[in-house]
This record gives sequence, structure tokens and C-alpha cells, in this order.
Amino acid sequence: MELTERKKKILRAVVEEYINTAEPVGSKTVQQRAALDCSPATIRNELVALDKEGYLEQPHTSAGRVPTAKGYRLYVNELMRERRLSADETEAINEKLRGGSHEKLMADAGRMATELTSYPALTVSAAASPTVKRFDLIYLDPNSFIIVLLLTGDTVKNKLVHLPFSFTENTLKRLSAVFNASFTGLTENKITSDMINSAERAVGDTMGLTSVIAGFVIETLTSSGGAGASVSGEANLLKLPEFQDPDKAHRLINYLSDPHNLSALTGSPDFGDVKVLIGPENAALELRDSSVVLASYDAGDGMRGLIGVVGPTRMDYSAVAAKLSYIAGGLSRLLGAGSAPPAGFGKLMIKGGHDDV
Amino acid sequence: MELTERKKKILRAVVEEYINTAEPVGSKTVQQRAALDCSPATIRNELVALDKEGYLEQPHTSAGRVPTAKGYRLYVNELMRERRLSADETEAINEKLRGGSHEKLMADAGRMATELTSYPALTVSAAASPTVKRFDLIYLDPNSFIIVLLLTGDTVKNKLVHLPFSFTENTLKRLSAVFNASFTGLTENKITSDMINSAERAVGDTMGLTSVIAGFVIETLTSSGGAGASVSGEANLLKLPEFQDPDKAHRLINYLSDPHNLSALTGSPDFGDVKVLIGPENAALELRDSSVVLASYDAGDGMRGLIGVVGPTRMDYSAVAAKLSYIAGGLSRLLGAGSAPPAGFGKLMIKGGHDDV
DNA sequence: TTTAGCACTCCTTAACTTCGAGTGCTAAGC
DNA sequence: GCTTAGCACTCGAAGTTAAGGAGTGCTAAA
Repeated sequence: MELTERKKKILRAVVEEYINTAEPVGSKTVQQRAALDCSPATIRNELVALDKEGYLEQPHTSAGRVPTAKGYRLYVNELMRERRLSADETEAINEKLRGGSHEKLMADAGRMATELTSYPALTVSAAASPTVKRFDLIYLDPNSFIIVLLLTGDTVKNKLVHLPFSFTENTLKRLSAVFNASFTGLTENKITSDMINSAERAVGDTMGLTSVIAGFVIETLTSSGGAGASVSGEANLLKLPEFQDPDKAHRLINYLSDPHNLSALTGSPDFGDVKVLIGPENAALELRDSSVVLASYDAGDGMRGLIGVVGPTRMDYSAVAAKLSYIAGGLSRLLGAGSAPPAGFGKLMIKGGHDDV
Repeated sequence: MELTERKKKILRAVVEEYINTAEPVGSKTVQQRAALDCSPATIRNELVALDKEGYLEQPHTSAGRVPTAKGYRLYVNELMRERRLSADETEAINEKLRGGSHEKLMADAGRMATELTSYPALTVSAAASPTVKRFDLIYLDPNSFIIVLLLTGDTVKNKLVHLPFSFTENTLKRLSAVFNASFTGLTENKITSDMINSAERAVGDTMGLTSVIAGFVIETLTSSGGAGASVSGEANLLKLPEFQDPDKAHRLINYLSDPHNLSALTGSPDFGDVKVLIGPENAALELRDSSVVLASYDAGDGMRGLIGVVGPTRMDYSAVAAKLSYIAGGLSRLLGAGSAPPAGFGKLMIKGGHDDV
């Protein structure tokens, strides 16, 4: 059942006032805020109706109204006015978000999001199913070499290997050729032990070099496929009235500090533009009375990521969504595949990172 | 002026009781705890003396006693009984701490420290002055290549570079040779623009390839020299009675979340075994009513690092120091040049802060 | 020097009060 | 039928007072 225009106006007023003050909103305040041509008494009647329909609730009899998750949902879907960023804000974001490795960019973006929204920010990035594009072995001495893997998404991974037995540079060259020929373009689950065995025979490796290298390849593909996730600005929660209870804050911060939990948020498959999860809409128990706003970006080459913030359900969704969307847009632009050619010299388009594994 | 035996016993009892309960300690409790052959009245007289000498204080008249920073300092320096780890504890640490990259090990060690002490753990690692040991360029296509640097400390760094102009594999080979010849073994401040220019001439590079690469080398040496720092388990503070005030907790967590602040802790140059900084002994204002316990490890090749925890001044210094010392010993063992077994491993030696206050 | 005795201090907790914002309801007005 | 003024009522927030108790400092005697 569709709400009347007036009810919508009232609901909007309640939500917006509550977002600002964190105090239950009374009929008189609504009247002023919504600039309605009717008395507080009339508004009280409407409030009762909105209450019955589940959009609002009272902390206790004879207190003002507070939006429910359903109320926020309607607000976000229909009532919210689009918030555009000010020139200052976009400029600040552009300023902070220039180049660097994928990791650095994500960290900067997270800090930026925290700074702009004053909520904890989280970033998650995941290659859908990474594969090796290019494979190299760098010979150092008879017992050591470096493995360098170029993955889809232009991520570079490396590992320094010391072995208790010796080998020749030539062996490494052959191994490198074999791996480039047979292990590129494969996702982790496509690599079988048969393949490793046949590679071993192809180079005549009797010492297990092949399996050391294959092990690293598999490990890298697995861990890169798993998302890289991090949080920043958790401490900001403590300033919010809804987290004055240290226990409550502890539970949430603790939950956020486990990257595993963050990756779970990617579970939601629809990488749309901005996604808002309000209170109980969150799968995780720990997030049930908080809200999460997520914006996704596309780094090209199968790499996708999320940047988001976690805050109380009482959140300025409009402003937060606008900011995150803008940041995510910047990330897509900076990381995305369709990268425009660099402007001039010294302004290089540089991808990849300093990953040491 | 040296304290009498009895006063020391009393001080120890107060400190240890307060560590356990977080409540001011009364004369009667001291009597029981210290198993002294005198009445509470006698102990009260002694408490007054310890109070006057600055080892104890009262939150208010007619409350029990609480140790001052000076009291804790004496306790840590002289009164504390060495705590040895249980087999379970050492086993748990050995279990968690096996291999992996330096970063992974540090992260594991931090988590371990948080888990064992239930305080936030911090890790800081720094290469004294890293240099490049080996230099490689991997040709990908006419516009892209990967730079791979092997640094002292066996850290490998890489970067994928896309350029708006093209070059040949041969050019890269020559560049690689030149860099290996003239840029290895140099600390960041030894690299001059003259050197870069002459390298440029040597390969006949007119496009600025050389300066791109040199830029990365310098950037890498600079950022690796700067310490890598991180914290984990900040949320644990919120469970402590001294951080029930969200504002206080906020200030500290915020302070810890800036890696720059953590690196500052390395400032203290004496990498001894274990270092305890009690309350006002800390330089940072934000740490003035907390304590920090730091253990250092040596990863060989000029790499050194710290692992520590931050907690209330009311901290079980003995247990914390033992645990950190053991973890740091493990790190030295796993990361160290493999050569000498870390001296005094498992043995507890505490170097203190200043004797003022 | 030690200790029993005792008055005193001051925090903690709980019960009770006041205050006021905001409600729901009723009845009158448009 | 919708709106609105009026009014009694509810209930938390904030302040006040009172009781309880842990622990002290002091004094005087052993």
C-alpha cells in the first residue's frame, strides 16, 4: 500500500531530523521541519499510522518517533534527495587519490572514506578468478632464485626461494619455459598434479624444484582469489552516541578486524553502483543494528573491489552514498582497464604493486 | 634511599593485587596477600610512608592505595618475580609462528601477542639502511616491463610499468646491466642525479626510461628504510575498566592507528631485550597513562624490529614481558640470518626507562 | 615499634523526587 | 470526515537525599 504524499513528507522529516540529532522526533519538530500546513495533533495521527505500518517506532510510550529499518529502507529507496558533492569535496578526493599501487590506492581510498564520512571504512578487492599471465624465474646463486608471477589484473607477485640443494641457471630457464607454456591462463582449480608431474618430467627435475614452484603458483592464485580486505578508522565509532556502550563497540570493532568477515560482504553478488544494507538486512549478527554502505569499482581484467563504510542505522545515507560512489568512480578510473594513455611524460600510468610475498 | 624488606613486600603485594582487581588495595588485603606477621594497623603506617615517598597514592582520602608510575617502576626493576611460560604457551607460540614472508610473520606475531596478553599489539620493523643486492627487468611487451629489486634483508620488491612509448628487450637488458653494475650496494642517499645521468648516457636512453627506473629504486629504498608498522587487537582495550570512557579509548586507538606514531616508538635507540615504558615515561601524550612493553628482534642483514603491546599501567608486566620476549626470540630465530642462535633466548632481561618521576 | 580501638571520610548504591517533553484521547470546529 | 485545541497521563532524565561500608588516620596502651 502506497503512502500518501503527506505521510512521506512526515517520514522524511522524521528520518532526517533523527539522522541529525540522534534523538526521538516529536510531532512539533516534524511540523516545523516538514513545513506542513497542519497542527501537531494532525501529525500525531499520521505518526500513529506510520507506527502501525511499521515505518516508525517509539523507544517507549510518550517519547518521540524513531525510524525502523523499514522506515530507513523506504527513505533510501524513495524519499532521499540526491546529494551532490561540493567542489571542495570532489577536489579533496581527486587530490588524495592519485596513482600508486593497487594496495596503496585502496588504503588511500579507505582513509579518504573515513575522513569524509567519519565512519569506519572498509575495502575489499578480489580478482574473480586470477590466472598467471606471465611467469619468470630469476637466478641468484646455485641455491636461490626469485619467482615472479604476473597475474591478471596486472598484479605482480614474487617470492625468494632458498633451497638446500643446488641447481643451474639453465634448469631454471627450462622450468620457466615449461611453466609459461603450460601454467598460464589457468585458474587455481585447473592445475592438477598430473600437470605438475609432466612438467617435472619435461625438465628432468628430480629434486622437487617443480613442485616448489607449482606450490607457490597455486598458493598465490588461491590467496589472490580470496579477497584482500582491510578496515580503517574503527575508532570513529566510539564518538557516536549509539556506541557509547564499550561492549557494543567492542563487538563491532572486533567483527570488523577479521578480514574474513569483510570478505563475506562481497558475498552479495550484485556489483551495482551503491548498495545500502540497513540494520537487520545484514546477514551478520554483529551488523544487525548497524548499516553498511558499499560502492563497487572495476579495476579491469576481472579485478573488482568494494569500498564501504559501517555506521549506525542513523546515517546520512544520501551523503555517504554520494561520497563513496565518487571515490569508487575514481578508483575505477585509476585502476580500470580502459585506461586512457598517460597525459605526458612523468605522468606515467603505472599499475601493479610492490607485493613481496 | 633503599626501602626496607617489609616495605618492598608491601609494595609488591599492592601492585600485584591491584593488577588483578583494578581496585584500590587496603591494608587488610595487603596483610593477607603478603602473608606478613603484623597487623593491618602496622601496614597502614607503612602505607603512609610509601605514599609519602611517592610509590603509592590514594584516589581519595579513605580509599585503598594504588601504585604510582614510580611504584610500578620499582616493581618492574626489582620486585617482580620472573614469569616462565608454561609448556602450553610456548607450544602455542611455536605452533603459530612458522615461516612465511616477513610481513606474514609479523602479522602472525602481532596476533599472537594480542591473543596471549589480550592487549593491543604493535609491530614495527625497519631496515637500518637497505640497499639493492640485485636488479632485474622483465620485458613484457614494447610498452611494459616489470622491475624486480632484491634488497638487503632478502626482501623482494617489484613494480609493473606501462609507458606511453616503446622500447626493445635489448634496451632493457643493457639498462639492467648498467643498474646492476652501478646501483647495487648503495643506500638511498648515495644515489646522485649525476649517476643517473651517466647511466642514461651509457645506454643511450633518450626517452627517460632510466629515470623512471631510478625513481622506483629511490622510492623503494626510502620507503623500505622507513619502518613498516601495524597494530592489531585495538578493540581489546574496550574490555578494560580503565577504558570504559569511550573518549579515552578513542584517543588511544586513534593514536595507535597512525603508523607514524608507532614508528616513533622505535626512536628509543637501545634495542635491548625487553623494554617497559610506564605511564608518564612515554614521550607521547596519548600514552601517558598507559604502559608499553616492547621486545626487539633481529632479522639479520640490518633488519630489526619491535613487537610490543599497549595496555593500562596496571598490567602484568612479568607475564607480558615473558611472552613478548619469547615471541621476539622466535622471530629472531625464524628471520635471523640463520647464523647465530639468538643470545639469551628465553631469558628475561628488562631494561627500563628513566629513573625520574 | 606494634597494635587495638574508634571516630571520621567519602564513595557507592538505591530510593525518591521533580521536571518536562511528548503522547493519546476526546470533543468541538471546519 | 478530516482537523485541531485542550488536557490528563506516561515515562525517562536529572537531581537529591539517605543508608551502607570499606578504609583511613589518630590516639593511647602494650
